[in-house]
Amino acid sequence: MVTITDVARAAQVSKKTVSRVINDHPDVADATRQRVQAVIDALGYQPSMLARGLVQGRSNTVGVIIDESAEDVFGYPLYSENLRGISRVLSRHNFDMLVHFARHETSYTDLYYQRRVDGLILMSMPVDNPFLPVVLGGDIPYVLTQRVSDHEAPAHWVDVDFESGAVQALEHLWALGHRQFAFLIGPPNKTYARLLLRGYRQALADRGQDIREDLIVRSQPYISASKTVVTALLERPDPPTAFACSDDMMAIQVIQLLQKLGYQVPGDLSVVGSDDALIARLASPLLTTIHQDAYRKGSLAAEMLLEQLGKQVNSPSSRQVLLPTELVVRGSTGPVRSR
Amino acid sequence: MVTITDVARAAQVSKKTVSRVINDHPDVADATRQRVQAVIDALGYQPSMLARGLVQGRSNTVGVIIDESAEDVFGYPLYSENLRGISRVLSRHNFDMLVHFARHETSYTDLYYQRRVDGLILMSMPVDNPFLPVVLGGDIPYVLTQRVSDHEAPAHWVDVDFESGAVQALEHLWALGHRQFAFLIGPPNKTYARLLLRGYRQALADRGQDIREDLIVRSQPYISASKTVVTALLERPDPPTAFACSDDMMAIQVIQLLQKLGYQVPGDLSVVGSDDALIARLASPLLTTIHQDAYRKGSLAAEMLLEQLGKQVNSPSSRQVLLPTELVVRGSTGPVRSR
DNA sequence: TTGAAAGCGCTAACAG
DNA sequence: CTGTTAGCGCTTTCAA
Repeated sequence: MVTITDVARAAQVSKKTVSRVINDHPDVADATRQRVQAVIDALGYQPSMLARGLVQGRSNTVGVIIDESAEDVFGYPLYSENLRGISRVLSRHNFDMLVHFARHETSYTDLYYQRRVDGLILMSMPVDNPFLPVVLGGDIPYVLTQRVSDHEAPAHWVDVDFESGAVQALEHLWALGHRQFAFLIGPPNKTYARLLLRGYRQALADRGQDIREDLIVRSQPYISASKTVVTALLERPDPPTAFACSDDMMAIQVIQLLQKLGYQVPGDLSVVGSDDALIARLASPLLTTIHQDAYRKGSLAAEMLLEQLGKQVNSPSSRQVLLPTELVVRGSTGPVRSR
Repeated sequence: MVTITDVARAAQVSKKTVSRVINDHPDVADATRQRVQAVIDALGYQPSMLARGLVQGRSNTVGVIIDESAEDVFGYPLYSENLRGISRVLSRHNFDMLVHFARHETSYTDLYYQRRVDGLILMSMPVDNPFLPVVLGGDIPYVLTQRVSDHEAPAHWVDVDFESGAVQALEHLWALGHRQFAFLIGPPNKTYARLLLRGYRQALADRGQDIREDLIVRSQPYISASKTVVTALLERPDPPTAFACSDDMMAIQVIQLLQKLGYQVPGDLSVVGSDDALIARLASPLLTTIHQDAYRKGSLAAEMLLEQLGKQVNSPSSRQVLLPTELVVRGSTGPVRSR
């Protein structure tokens, strides 16, 4: 492996001069620069980031931690989009990312202390992760891709405005004449599920209506309520005319269930999802859903982290960013059916 | 940041002795070891992999390259599973992974020369990637997660036996009485699509039947043929009674299309997918599909790479591994409908 | 069983 | 504009 010393010797200059050339330092005579560059090209020299990192005390590397307890979630396209967003921004700034799947019980600060990553992006970290306080209270640069409780010290995070998305979805359904709603919602310990439900609840309250607790059905992410449960919902007095689901997979399953039960979607019943995953644009009918920009969430997280590291980034600085959501109206919602 | 020097000073020993302790070197007196360890714990010392990597000439890091031209593919759950498999094995051996999204035109050998990763895992690298020969012909340890042409020098890869999966699927359909098959297949430049089709073609040939070229429909991954095309297929003389799709997303779209056209699946028509993604287990009807173990593919790739790096791994060594596929029979295939 | 010295490949500080 | 010296934090000789 060719080193800076090799280049210096071959170009008849000092190592420092070579260093200046590869770092685009201005104080180098053009002639020298060209000579050195020629040698660099000829020898195929590539500077070692390892050595550079050691002496500079930073590695130009960011650690991305994905909590393994989000394993059930990980098959989902949004994660990959987050990663792509992060990666794109980082590579623009000559950073690389060390991706780490963390078990709940292992400290992810090791990446910082051992690998000397310059900062951490914590993806989908559960709020009760035991090592979270260490990061939030320490001096490790970090960004969370999920908000943490408002009561804590102001943390760095990007998140998606699920509540607003839910409000938009309900407004849409309301305008279509729907008044009875069923909610198929992920488990309460998932923040997004809580927030969506809160949004729906608020939007209903604004219209003078209480959410009907008997029409809220909890299930695991991506797995909708069973046929039995859905049937039971529809047999209640004042049955729901619209189903709001906390992700697109659930929504699509519900649609299929309803179709199998002989209902038309959106003719008889309406369904909205959340996320706007690829599948929402492929299902039949096309899914009306709450769009979130997962790529942007990732790229923004990276930008926020780079800014903490003193880099100049495009977006204005802020400790906490709530990305907007937008209801995408497609084919799974329609006017309430007159009886 | 506390260094080995701090520990040495505090423990009244030389740096080398501390080094021996953290590397579990045998030649240390128990008393010394304990004293040093106590200091390490007290100070919270973590050795810098950067410094260690510099002196040892290896970084205990693996580069994982995901070709960006596979962008359309990346929303798909299998990728994430590959990554999880890689990560799990690596961390067991104290390796970390540097994940890099490579554009087609940028050389991914930079990771090796600049970041000094010890080896590369190339995910979904197109066979015509211009830098592939550099890796295959060079002395960089690597593993591909996709086979390359048999005519090349023997390369290191793990792949999935799509052909065998297709054969199994066709056998299953044949046994159910199906004789006319439509194939909704990804683009020809995708290896998996080629191999699936080859398997189907072979299985048909073994039964004395030629594949009907007019029943082969090409489309992009995850996007099935349109309603018009599917309708046209069904209006051909001797229409297909079964649809074989090259991924689960396509299969599910086709099922929905068929249902919308008034057909029962599997009552009137059968559909098989490929991959066994999460969605296959959630769709309605549950999808009969060709299962592949994406997690295993990742973990095996990591093991193969570590072995090249001289590590002791579980699996026996081999340059090329073809992981088995298995047809999972669920609800989307049934006996051909008697007319 | 332990330590001193040297050096991995690079850059920072300071001269010249 | 260029070079010298020193040193980042660790491991590797080689001696003691």
